[in-house]
Amino acid sequence: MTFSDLGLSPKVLSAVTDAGYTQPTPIQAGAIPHALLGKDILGIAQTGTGKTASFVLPMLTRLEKGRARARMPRTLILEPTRELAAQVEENFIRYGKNHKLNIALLIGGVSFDEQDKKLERGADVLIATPGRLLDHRERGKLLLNGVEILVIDEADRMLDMGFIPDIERICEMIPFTRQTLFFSATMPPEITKLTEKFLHAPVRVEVSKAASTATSIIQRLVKSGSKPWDKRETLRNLMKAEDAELKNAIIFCNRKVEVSELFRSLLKYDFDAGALHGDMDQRARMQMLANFRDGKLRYLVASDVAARGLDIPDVSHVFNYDVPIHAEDYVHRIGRTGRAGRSGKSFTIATKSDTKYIDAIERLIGNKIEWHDGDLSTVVASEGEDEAPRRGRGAPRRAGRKDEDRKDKGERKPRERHAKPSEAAPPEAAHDEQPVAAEATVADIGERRARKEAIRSENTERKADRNESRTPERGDSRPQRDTNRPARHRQEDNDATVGFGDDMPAFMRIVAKV
DNA sequence: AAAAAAT
Repeated sequence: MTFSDLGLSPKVLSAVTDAGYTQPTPIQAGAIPHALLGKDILGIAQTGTGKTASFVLPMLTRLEKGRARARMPRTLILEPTRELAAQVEENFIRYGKNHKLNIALLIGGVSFDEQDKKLERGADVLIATPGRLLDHRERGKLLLNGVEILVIDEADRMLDMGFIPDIERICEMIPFTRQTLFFSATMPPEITKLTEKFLHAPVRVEVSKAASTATSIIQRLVKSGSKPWDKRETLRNLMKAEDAELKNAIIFCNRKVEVSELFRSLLKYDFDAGALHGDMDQRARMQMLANFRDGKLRYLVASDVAARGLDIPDVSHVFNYDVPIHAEDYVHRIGRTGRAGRSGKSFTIATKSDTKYIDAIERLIGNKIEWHDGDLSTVVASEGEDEAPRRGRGAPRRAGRKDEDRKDKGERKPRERHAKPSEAAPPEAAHDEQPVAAEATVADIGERRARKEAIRSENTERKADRNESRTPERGDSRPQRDTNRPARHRQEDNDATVGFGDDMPAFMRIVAKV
């Protein structure tokens, strides 16, 4: 079976060939012919099975007839996360290079202006996360009654994220004469109900992930003390021990704060790391992901935003800094490695309080996970003797290392609870404690800082932008200058606070949060 | 004990 057997148009086929593909994956072979005939599809497939192309390619072929009208997109693809949406857009660009298609990506965290323009121009392909899509609609910028093809991707994940009511609302806005392509990795009852309501005589295409995948991942549990500094030390030792084999790695944490803390800590220890979680500025998220994909970053510290769906080929290692609370997340996380038949390694750092979660994971995967270096009964209680302190300046104090870590834990966290996220944990504070590092790393950190600065200023610009373009549309008759002034004031407050001058305390400055 | 998503 080759792609040319599936009934795709010559334009699509040539783009597929140029991308270097000749053989469709099972989900592609199963779904594409039916999708081309206009049938509804129920695709049960995980990521890494070629699912995205299984709807992108037939959609491109079908879009060759007809043209989009202003504010009336012809197709709509719903994705649970911003990164996934962006990834689907890349697919449309890659395989649609022989088409003249208007593609619009509607996701949160970025300005409305550009999205509005694309809608106005008429979008053939609209890719969106539910929140921003509904936002556009409520502002009257978007009519959904011209949608011919609707794709709901990663439905089970949308369920986990509480998007189902939004999805139902959106489905009801689209004429029932549409074609619906529906994808989910699992079929819990709520999802089945949804398919019964919104799919018409769907063709069911089910693909199990290649059995080799599970067995090609070497899984280990690693015992650790439970204090954050214990876990960080365990992780660092593990990373060093794996260094020779390790090409790149994703390090998963359960919480966003932990992602930030661990990221900063790894930078201090000269690891070439980036961070990714949902509270980060959207630009920074995209940038981190791109850098990791391009091999400019070797380690990516991430929340579960990166656990599913993201197409990051060739990850050699997955580290679970925390044992995931939900067993399925473990499967998704370690599934980031050992893809496409390659081998991968996963290490899960476990503390005494994690045993019940480990039990649940082992029950789910139907296997015991081996301990890397002895199980938890061999963990020594860890109050005093840590490694040598690594302070950049000042006399090394007794238990300096621990002190520094306490700071992470005891000082920053409470502040974050009370302060706005953007004010929490200014990078300056972390950088103050930088040990004297190798040149490359210092330069790297400088670059990062510069980028944060850029992100920050872009944000303020974008805010001002939005005020300018949106206010008149709301029918607000006040002169534009008035609406801009408060924004400008705020900006001045941030940059050069009256009364503090150059001595403004770091915590009062607004910085891009990582 | 979490994360994600509209502001």
